Amino acid sequence: MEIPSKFDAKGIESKWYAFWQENNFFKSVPDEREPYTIVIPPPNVTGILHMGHMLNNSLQDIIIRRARMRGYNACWVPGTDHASIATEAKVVAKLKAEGIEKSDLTREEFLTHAWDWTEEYGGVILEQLKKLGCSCDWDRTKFTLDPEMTESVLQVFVKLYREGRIYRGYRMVNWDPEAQTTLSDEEVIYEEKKGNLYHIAYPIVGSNEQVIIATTRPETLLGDTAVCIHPEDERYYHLKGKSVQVPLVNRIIPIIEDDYVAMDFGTGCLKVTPAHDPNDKVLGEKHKLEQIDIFNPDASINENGGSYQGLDRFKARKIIVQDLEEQGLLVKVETHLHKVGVSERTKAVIEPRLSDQWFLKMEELANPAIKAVLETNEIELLPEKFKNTYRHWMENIRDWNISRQLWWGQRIPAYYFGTGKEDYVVAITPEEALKLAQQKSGNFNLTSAELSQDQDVLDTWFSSWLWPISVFDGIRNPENEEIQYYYPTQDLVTGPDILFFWVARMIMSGYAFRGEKPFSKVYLTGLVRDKKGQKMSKQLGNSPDALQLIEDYGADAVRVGLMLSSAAGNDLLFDEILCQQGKNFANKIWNAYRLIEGWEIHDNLPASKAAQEALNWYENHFNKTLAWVDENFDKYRISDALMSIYKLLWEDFCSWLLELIKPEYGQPIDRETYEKVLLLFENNLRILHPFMPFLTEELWHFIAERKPGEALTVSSWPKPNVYDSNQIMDFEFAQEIIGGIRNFRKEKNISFKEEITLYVNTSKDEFKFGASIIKLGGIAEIHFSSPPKEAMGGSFRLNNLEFFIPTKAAEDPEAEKEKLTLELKYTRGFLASVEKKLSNERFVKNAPAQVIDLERKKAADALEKISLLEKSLNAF
RNA sequence: GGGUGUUUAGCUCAGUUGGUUUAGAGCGCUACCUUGACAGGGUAGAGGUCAUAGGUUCGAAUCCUAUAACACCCACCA
Repeated sequence: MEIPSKFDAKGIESKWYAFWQENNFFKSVPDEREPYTIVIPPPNVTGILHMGHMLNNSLQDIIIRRARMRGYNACWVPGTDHASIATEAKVVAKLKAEGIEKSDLTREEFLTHAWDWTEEYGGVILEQLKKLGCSCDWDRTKFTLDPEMTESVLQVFVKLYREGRIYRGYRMVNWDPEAQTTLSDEEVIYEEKKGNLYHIAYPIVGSNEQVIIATTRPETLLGDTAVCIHPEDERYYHLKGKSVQVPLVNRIIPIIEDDYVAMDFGTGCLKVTPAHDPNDKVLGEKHKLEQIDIFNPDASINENGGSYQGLDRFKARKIIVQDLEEQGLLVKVETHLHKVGVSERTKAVIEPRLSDQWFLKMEELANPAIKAVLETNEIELLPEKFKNTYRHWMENIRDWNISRQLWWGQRIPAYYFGTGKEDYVVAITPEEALKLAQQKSGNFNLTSAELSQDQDVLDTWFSSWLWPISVFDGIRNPENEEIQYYYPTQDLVTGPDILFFWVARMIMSGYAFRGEKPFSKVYLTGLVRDKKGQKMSKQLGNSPDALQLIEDYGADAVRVGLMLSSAAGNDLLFDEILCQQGKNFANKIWNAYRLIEGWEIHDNLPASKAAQEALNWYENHFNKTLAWVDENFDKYRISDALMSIYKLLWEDFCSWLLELIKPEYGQPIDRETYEKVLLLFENNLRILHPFMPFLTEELWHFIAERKPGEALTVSSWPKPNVYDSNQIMDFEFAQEIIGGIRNFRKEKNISFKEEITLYVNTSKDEFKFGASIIKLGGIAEIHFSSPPKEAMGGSFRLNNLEFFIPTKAAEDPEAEKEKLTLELKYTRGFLASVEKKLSNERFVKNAPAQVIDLERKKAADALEKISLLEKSLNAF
């Protein structure tokens, strides 16, 4: 069969993926083996694969494939997240494009649309993960809105409610006027924006005086219920106990005192709007102020805004500023740089707003999670630097607003039966709720029709925080075999952007509902940025199409490209050139196989000396590298592991081993060498497989006849044998000698085809890997002696050995002399620095013997080299 | 405003508890090499006063202090 000279990933990827699936290699059921479990960070159900997914799923696949090969019962659980707000926003936008407003639909109608959408696009991303090569157990695919997942969520809600951890409260929340829902604090991002600081005059009642107040949101004056000054602010002593009139609305409000006010900001005088500012709310409660809500849910002004009713908040701001100006109450406007909270999803400016919401008390839940990460190290964060961020967040944790004014999600299982504040019950089913409601109300004639369920749904993260448990049904059936076997899981691979949203909360839920950690290691990947350092995003249009990359370079190449420079926690500056590097690497390995495959094998041919030396060395070197690779894997230094495999294959295997065992053109190879090299090649494929599963599987089936159902993917990860370091060091020296010869050829313009003679001042026994040096140095003969006195030629020195190569033409003596002089100068300088150290009494007194011995050896070596150089120089 | 981290070759990064030659890798670059596995290749080479200034030490890229730039996280300064 003719093998093409270029490796083509197309065709083989789908072939092997199908093969793996047909043979259920990724399937996992509990058995007697030790489990190795990873749960996928569930991507949004309607999402499509982007660079971030590619990065963290490649990592997970590499880890799980290696675990599988090492004999663990590897289980990678896939799934998707319903992503409440993101998906709902997408569905709303889609409907809008079709001319349908969400407000025209009933909840049920809207949900039908949403489910249709989910059916259509849901799971697309999972198909894309298959293209990347992800070895998930697809039979386990979960969706956070699956009935059993939802039931788990409701059970948890009810449990926490009954424990008194979930409560309903009228609180200041982050309101997204566009999605018309609340957001958790973590869903609000603060952007630095240039705004205006408006200085507004508030007339003092019963006086001609005014107080000037600075605000960035003048429209909120409609809701002002006090003006606050610092009790020790001398400028305002005379105003204590007085009242002011709110401009435009003419409400009379008191001047209160509180040391919360910063005297040095603005005018040192603060307007208090308890309904629309979290701090003002605290002030308002402390001073028993009225709360006047001035906004509708879409952030237009409501009936409390008088003549401004119906205006959008920004329109209202403009008009109010105009009106103030007309009335002469606008003193000045300063530009002001400040942080404005916007919705992570809709980018709408967040409006603090008071409303009834559900909250989860976090402090007690956080305690075991703090301990596990910061004290006992039961859970490790990689890289460790995230511990600090984690600590800071956990120690300042606030109650979690878990209700969302959305429809897409788990509906809050609270049922109202009356108009009173406490006229509700919490239950998993409406039937149970009815019974409870009857008990609570004492009205046993209460019917289910009189019961109304809460309109809100739960925050998406309230379902995903259970993910490592709920995918194994560990909430509903805490004793089931699966959860007992697979939980706790091993690794979690995700981005640091959801450390608090998700990771911290999973840790809390793990301890709360299983009494145990959910995973042992958290590998936090960096953000994928473009080569200019900008974060890759759809908006910026700088994110390459992930699937197109796979199409262009092949999945293996893309995986390698991503892994090559992605240490844990470091941002990855992605450049397509990395994928090209991966593709070149695939091609290199492909061609290594072509070379081996093309040899004619002879049974009764002795192995060449060079081949024997090389195979012997490579075996040692392979084991050394494998030990290093394993060590890096254990430290989750995946890119380092890959780099050593990359060099092992490209340099050591291809450039050295194959070049050394390669027979002369057209000549056959002996069977022993052939079989050994094939075995070594196979071991290379094994350790490369987690990174490049498709290419290696293809080649693994080429290099030998395989039984049906055999695959590299389920073969074994090699175990490192002991290796002979001396052998490796000797070969490294041989490599240096070969490099010296090649360099010499280049300098003297001697063709690589032209054979040369080498003189070296050592004995044959001392000289290791001679056959290799002869072969790759293009040497006809080595003389273990000094060259004849009148020989013309040149020399180079390594480790105090002098290598002389005769040349036809005489060397330019001046050039040679200059070279030697330069080398001598350097060596003398080096010796001087070493001697300076050695003559320092305190060094000799304080440094460990080992270090001193080393310096002495350096000095001795340098001295020897100097005498060698001087001898050579004197010869001129 | 508070905190954390980064700053090493043109680019992206290693550098493990301070001590093997006056610092390494990959990519890129330069020169030469192509009917021989691979030009998606080979060989060799150039390239860094380890951000800056002090300090500790026999010895600092590595530890300490300050400064600067950048990144991220947290925070209610209207």
